Amino acid sequence: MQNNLFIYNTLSKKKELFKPLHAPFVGLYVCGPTVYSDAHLGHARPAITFDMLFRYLTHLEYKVRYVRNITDVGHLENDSDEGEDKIEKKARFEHLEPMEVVQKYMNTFYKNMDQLNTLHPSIEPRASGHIIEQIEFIKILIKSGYAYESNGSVYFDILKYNQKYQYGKLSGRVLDELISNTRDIEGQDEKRNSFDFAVWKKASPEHLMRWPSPWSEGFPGWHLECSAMSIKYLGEEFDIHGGGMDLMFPHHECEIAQSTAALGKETVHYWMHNNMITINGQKMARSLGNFITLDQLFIGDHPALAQAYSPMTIRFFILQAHYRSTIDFSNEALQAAEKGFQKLMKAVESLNKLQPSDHSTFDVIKLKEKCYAALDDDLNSPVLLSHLFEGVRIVNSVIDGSEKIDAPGIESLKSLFNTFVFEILGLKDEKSGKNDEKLTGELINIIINLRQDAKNRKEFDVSDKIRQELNKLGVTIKDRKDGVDWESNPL
RNA sequence: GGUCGGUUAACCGAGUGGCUAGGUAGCGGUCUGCAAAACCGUUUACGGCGGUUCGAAUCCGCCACCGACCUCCA
Repeated sequence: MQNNLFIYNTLSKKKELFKPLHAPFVGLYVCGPTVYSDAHLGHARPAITFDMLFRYLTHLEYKVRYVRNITDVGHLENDSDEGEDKIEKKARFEHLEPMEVVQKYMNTFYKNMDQLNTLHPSIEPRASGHIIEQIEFIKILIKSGYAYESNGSVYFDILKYNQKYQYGKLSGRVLDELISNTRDIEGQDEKRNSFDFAVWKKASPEHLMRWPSPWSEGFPGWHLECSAMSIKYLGEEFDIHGGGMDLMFPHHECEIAQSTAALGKETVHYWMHNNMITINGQKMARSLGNFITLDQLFIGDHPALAQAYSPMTIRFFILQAHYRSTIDFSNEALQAAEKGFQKLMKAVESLNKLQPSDHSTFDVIKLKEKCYAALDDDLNSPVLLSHLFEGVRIVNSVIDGSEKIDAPGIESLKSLFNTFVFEILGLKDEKSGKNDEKLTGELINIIINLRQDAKNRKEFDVSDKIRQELNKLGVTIKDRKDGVDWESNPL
């Protein structure tokens, strides 16, 4: 089991060679969504980024356990630790049980993720299903002196932690600066310090989601679930933890603090963070109200959308930028992605039409090596795509006659596209109705032959009309030097 | 205010101290009865000012602008 994969580790701020702890096994944990509303474009980014990582590691023959949580409790409106639970708030608004809210938006999240062709993680644990694990975790924290009870709630003692460890090392924060910058928020008398965070909250009388614990009827703090669940399923030390950059502070910082305090050692070896999707240069987020949901994108139902964009267009769009860069949403950019994606798919289709020569005028192996090199360089999908478009050019040039390829070359080119386009980048052809394809093809061939007869008789008005009518059905005629070709486009 | 990151041609978006990424759009050409597709070529790239260097868009400094985080957020 060898690899040459370099991953940018947020902790060291460097690209590091990926060395799994227990090859061939790899543990991957990614922060999933808080399910209180429809998934939006921003949610697609980590899903696709880490799906690509999951797929690539699997391709490298690692046995990957990919864990992605669903946050369905404990995520408060703000960090004063007095805010309302996001899910409860939605439940009141929609007159639903909190768990109905969770189920509803979890369902659409999964549906959208399927549409985007992301593979299901190996385990998708929910915070509400791991209350016992979280309570046990808190007990350890209290016992070791890193957490304290106050009026039925339990808080993590950051000053204590910072005496032995370094709080803020992931996000580059220094505790002294945090102290001076943290504003005072009302109702924090329970805490020793304003930046201490809750690991258990006593439920107020009107709070719906509550569980018994040694300290009070209440619920776990948001940051705790990821520590508890990642350790439960991946062990005290595991390879990769991923998530959005916006989670770096305080969420992942608190996670590190909890896990380190409880175990006395570093849990995560590689921290990976995807960047944000922006709209008009600003981060797309539910709290900013500038988001476009995935459902809206897929059907084109939003004032900012000039048209609908298919799931694979969205996937291609996201893969066209490196995961650590921001991508700005615009109709122009998405339309460009749509065209580019279709060009790629057409070339893949054309692979089956290639005629072998007795020699090749280019080196498929070299292209393949470049593709691997791109992925190995911190999952550089845009560079990988640029190499794949080199392959597209070759395919089209062979059809055009300006390049030659031999039979083994055709096979390795097919395998190359299959590996990188479908297996690793997780793209797929969106054309539907494969069943009727054969009949349709034969019918179209008959029509094309009739058109050819008309052309031979120079009855161009007839041949143009046939082409025009076929065009209306989405069938495009292409008169080539040596015969007629056609293709049908979706929609 | 603090910390961090960005500023690349019409748009999106990679990238390296010297060797035009790629996609989309536009323009010209090949092919074609015409068209489409494809192929070939092409268009004021590297925020500003200094510095290091034989050479910098790539390294350093200053400035400008934008953004992220410092509240919840993928």
